[in-house]
Amino acid sequence: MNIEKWQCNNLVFKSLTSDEIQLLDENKMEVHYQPDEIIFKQGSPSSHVISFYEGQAMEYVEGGNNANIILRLIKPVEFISGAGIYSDMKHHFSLKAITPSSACFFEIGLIKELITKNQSFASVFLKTVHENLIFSYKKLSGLTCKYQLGRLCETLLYLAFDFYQTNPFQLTISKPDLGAIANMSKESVYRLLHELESDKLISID
Amino acid sequence: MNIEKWQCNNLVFKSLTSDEIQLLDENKMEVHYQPDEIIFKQGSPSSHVISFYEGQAMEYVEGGNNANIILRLIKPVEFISGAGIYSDMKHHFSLKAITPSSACFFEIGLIKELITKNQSFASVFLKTVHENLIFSYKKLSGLTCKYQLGRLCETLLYLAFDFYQTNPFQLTISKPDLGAIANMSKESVYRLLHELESDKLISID
DNA sequence: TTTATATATTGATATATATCAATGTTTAGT
DNA sequence: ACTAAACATTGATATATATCAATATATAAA
Repeated sequence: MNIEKWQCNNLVFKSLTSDEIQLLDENKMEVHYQPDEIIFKQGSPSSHVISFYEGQAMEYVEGGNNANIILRLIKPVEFISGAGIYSDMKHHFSLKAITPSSACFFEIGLIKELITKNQSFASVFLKTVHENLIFSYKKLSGLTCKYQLGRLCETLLYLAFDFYQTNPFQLTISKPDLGAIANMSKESVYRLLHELESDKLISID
Repeated sequence: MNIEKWQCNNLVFKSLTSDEIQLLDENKMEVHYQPDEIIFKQGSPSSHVISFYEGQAMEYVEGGNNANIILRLIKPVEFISGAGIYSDMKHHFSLKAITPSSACFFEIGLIKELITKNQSFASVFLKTVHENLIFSYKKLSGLTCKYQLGRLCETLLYLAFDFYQTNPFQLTISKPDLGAIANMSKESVYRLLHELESDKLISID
């Protein structure tokens, strides 16, 4: 595999020296996933961080009796570290492939060493963790303080401007998954999409 | 003020050398708050972190048209840094005093310097940020995947075992605030508390 | 003490939204 | 092409929960 692949265009890795990149490259584990295969499972031991460098995936929290909510969708290249890596060493969300995907695994010990040794890597790492925090606060207020129409529109805007970054976009997730992002039943998703289309606010092919 | 006050029993500050503590102490700004006064306001510039060392406060995210949800309650001594300190330098939640409270303000630049210079401080800082992340994921699934009775019970357990750390406890927040933690109307709080009392699951004085 | 104001309590009603059910439509396997 | 299975769509119904309203109680001010 081309060494460029797993670090391409990602700010976290850009902060590393070529020696450090080399070190990571020599100690990486490469894994390929089929759609719906789980990469991180909530509650399981968190021993590695990953560079998600190919495909699409979803990060979701499990709420019991199959009531999950999707935190965000992942596209290459994304550096993903579990939330438990500085405390209980467990995963606190699950990560699942949507399309055929690939990721490089790096030992947490190695990453923590880089954090202590490389100031700018530490800084970018801190930035991403804080951005995850900001994202989850936004999600929290969005899901609890808004009606479902607002939540669905927010989700469509997220897909167009953040995730797919094109408008119109080709949806790669199911309608039930749209519901899992906006916290509503799949039937509500159908109904509201139809409503938005009737009102000429969106068009669906 | 006794230098012990603002750092007492807090892991974050325990990781600092006495010189560093001294440095912070010499550069601190002490502020006292009356009940309901705002310490951090969501959206405002985030230039300082604080040691909340006296009183009680609440961290909440504003969801528009006065629909706030309370993230967590704060008691001494708590190190609180905004979520935007490594990106947009804004606050992403608000912090408000419940009882008469006091906090020490420290410049973010100074704190970031300590993070780069003191390895164990950096480590404890990373730990607290990650714990906030874990907390918000739990909150996210708790508020979206559970019925209100479950959410209220969860809240009561949080108050007894995490915040007040005594059972029974003396409630220092209003019933509407209980609703803002569990995401429900104050009327629902009254009704459900009454129900729990009728079922002899709790007793209220 | 009296009055006013905020808080607590409970019931009736309205509403957002899920669930259930029926049917239509596409996709995949034989 | 035919059948089966999965997915999509829409309507009817049920339910969780908010809102509104009325009253009661407690607290604070005059």
